[in-house]
Amino acid sequence: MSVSVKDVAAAAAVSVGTVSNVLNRPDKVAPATVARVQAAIDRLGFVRNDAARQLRAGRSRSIGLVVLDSANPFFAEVARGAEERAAREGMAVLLGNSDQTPSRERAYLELFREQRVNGVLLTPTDLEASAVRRLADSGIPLVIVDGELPGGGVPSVAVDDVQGGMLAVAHLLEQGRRRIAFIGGPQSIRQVADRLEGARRALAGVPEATLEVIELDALTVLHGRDAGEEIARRDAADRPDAVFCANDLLAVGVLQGTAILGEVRVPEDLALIGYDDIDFAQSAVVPLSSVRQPARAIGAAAVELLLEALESEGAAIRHVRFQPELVVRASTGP
Amino acid sequence: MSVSVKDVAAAAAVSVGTVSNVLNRPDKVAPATVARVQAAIDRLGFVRNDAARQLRAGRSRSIGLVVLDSANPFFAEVARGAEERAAREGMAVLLGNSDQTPSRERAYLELFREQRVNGVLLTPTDLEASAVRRLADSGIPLVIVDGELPGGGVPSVAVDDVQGGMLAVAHLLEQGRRRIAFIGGPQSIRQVADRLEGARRALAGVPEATLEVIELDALTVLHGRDAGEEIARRDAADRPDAVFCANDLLAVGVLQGTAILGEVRVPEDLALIGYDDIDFAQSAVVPLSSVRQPARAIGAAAVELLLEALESEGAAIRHVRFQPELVVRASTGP
DNA sequence: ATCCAGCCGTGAATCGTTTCAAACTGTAAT
DNA sequence: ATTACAGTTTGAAACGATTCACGGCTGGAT
Repeated sequence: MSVSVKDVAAAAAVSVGTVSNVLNRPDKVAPATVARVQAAIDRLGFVRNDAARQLRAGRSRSIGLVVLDSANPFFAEVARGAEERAAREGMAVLLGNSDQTPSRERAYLELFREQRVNGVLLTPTDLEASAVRRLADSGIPLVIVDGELPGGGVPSVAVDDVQGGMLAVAHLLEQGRRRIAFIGGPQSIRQVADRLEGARRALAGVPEATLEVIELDALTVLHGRDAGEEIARRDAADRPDAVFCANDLLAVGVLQGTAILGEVRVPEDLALIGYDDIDFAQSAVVPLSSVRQPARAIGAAAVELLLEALESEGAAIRHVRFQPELVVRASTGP
Repeated sequence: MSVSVKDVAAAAAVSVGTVSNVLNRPDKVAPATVARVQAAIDRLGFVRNDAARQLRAGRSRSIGLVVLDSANPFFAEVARGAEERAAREGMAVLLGNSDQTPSRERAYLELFREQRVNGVLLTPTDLEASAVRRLADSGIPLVIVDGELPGGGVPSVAVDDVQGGMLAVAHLLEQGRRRIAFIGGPQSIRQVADRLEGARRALAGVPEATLEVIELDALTVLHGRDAGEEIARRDAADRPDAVFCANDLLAVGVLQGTAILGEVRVPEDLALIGYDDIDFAQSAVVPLSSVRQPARAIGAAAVELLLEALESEGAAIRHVRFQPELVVRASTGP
């Protein structure tokens, strides 16, 4: 059916061993022979069978990536960063979505193990789960993405969400705001909990400031819009003068929710800041202040850590921690 | 190192052939034996080596997907749809981004061939390229995504962009608009060209209506914003009364560009319609009318066609063509 | 009793590559 | 002439699963 090394060997009048050497260690083969074999390869259209290579050599050329939802702009960028970095090593990325469901996560991890991926990048659905730890111990290199396994032992790349929350609220306080509201999704999501914790810490130094926590079920534009409308309907006296949203989608929603009633102006009556700095933030009607996370760099770094782990078996476990960055735009402007 | 069928066979006191049968045709094995082997598998933590399976059996369990840019919301959704459908078959998706660069496209296709993927889903950078045709002839099943290879012969899933363009402009005309502008990226992108063609056709029946074409270099929010500002700066007499954008990102940009000067109101002075109906469209400040493309369904259908092609070698080549759907919101509202 | 038909299970051959010890070649040193 | 040696090339073993022709066994029909 398809052309194999054997065919190439015959065509070039050498042994299969030599063809393999041309493929993998051309410097060990006489230049004239390399040329002859190369010519045969081109002529026959030979394509190396990675399955056989993998079987014999042990190594594979793909890595698995499991995220919560690749359609979310943040994770889409993370995936993009991972893909780019992997491509530079000639590796491919297998993409899986867990949708926050442990069973789907498990299914993907199993599939990836069968495929003998070089390693797995995982945004775990549940960091406490011993399943993750077991996976890490099972021999397949693992890197935690956008999180950190309590107790260490597994390389990870994360952004300091507590710090990010502090940045956001400190900025609001600096603008003279004192009645702060935090709008966020289920607190079971670590990212949300950490950002709230950061907000609390920023407030610690300003006794006269207050924090209202508005908890939602999900981090979507529509949820944000509802929250925004609710705020806009309040008496001016009950209204916060600043809102920190757990992500940009929520913030965009709040922007719309308040705009609908038309009474609350951003930023005059209500300062608004989001999180992630997704592409759209800078292009919102009122350009949105936000806390930037280097999504692409996160993906690239995760691959980097994986490569390190592969390179030097049993070396020191590294944790990459990015610092979030405050991006000030009109929505909190003076 | 790792547990193989041989180990399982020994542990369960059967032959390797039987273990393989348990794995692949459990109905051909006595129930008691199945149970015994299954127990051994669980106890030893055996994970099937897909490379070996693939080598011997020929089939693989992954499919390749090459899109222009997976960070673009439309393609992110397409990828998501493909991933979901593939997962149901126990297959994994290898994700590649060509960034509209033929050389990157080629590199991925080569990598995927080496990996012996089951097939490739491709959004080609250049539909004319004979490279695509050669690929299709090279034995590896191919499905064109969001496009159609002129001359047929390759299964494809597409959306009728001409029809979509017609829908959009017909709607604008129906609203009484007569001075239409089309804003779009490089015409070399087939999707853009087709949508413009659709606009032209819709106008054919209304002699007194005019069409202005504003060509941009890319389909981004920022490009759209520039175009919007330019329009807003014009004298009212030179201004179009409706704009059809080649995608939603552009439309969002136009919305902002016109808002900045504050003189042109949407939809009163300017009706605005986009394309793709990305998630954000319904949540824009002025909710955006758009032409919906079923992105997820497109991805799923592509996998479907690939499965068909694998199933019935040499059967009829199918083309799935989705109909675009007009979504009317406030930006073109009465 | 004998035969036959189903079931089950066996084990060697096979897929296409990599790897490695051994063979070969030609040149330099003794 | 012999030995040493480095540079090349060879060929067979190995990786771990699937496949398939074949043999053993069981139980019912003749």
